[in-house]
Amino acid sequence: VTIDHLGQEPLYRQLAAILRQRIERGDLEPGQAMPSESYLQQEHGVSRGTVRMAIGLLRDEGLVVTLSGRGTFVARRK
Amino acid sequence: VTIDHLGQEPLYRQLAAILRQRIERGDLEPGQAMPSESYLQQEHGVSRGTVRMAIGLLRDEGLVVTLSGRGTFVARRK
DNA sequence: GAGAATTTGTACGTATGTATG
DNA sequence: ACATACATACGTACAAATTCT
Repeated sequence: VTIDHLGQEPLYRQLAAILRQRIERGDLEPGQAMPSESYLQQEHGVSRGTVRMAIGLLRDEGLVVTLSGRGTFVARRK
Repeated sequence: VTIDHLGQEPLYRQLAAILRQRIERGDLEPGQAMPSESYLQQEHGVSRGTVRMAIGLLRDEGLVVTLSGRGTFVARRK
């Protein structure tokens, strides 16, 4: 599950899809902290802005909750 | 040697250049503690993040070593 | 040893500028 | 015009490590 910088799908959507899968598959459990923005940035070789856009999508879907200065966490409800 | 907020050179690179000079000129001697991040922040009128980016460059160059909770020190060997 | 102060580490929020398609 | 993507730079907040009182 790697990001394709040359594909037609926007990077932030690709990254959102990857993270969505990790959550739905249970790799990331409810209440657990997501990898930080800077970690995801380095892990996937994208900018922090792109990471934030991806997380923004998940937040809009109610999959994650972000606390300023603390981190982003997998939502408990579904 | 002042930082130019309007120039084309990024602030953190300008600051890194200033600190690099101080080291190479001997104003800051090997083993000696660098000014703290908050000191540099106030001295040059930039944010702490910018200071940390500048120091990060010097660390990558092996010019300084940073110890958590202690400070950043001018590297002894080169 | 306890507690405060200092310093670095981590994390997110926001804004702006630039470049590309 | 707009969306995507990156880089830079500010800020806030708190944690962790160390030092000082």
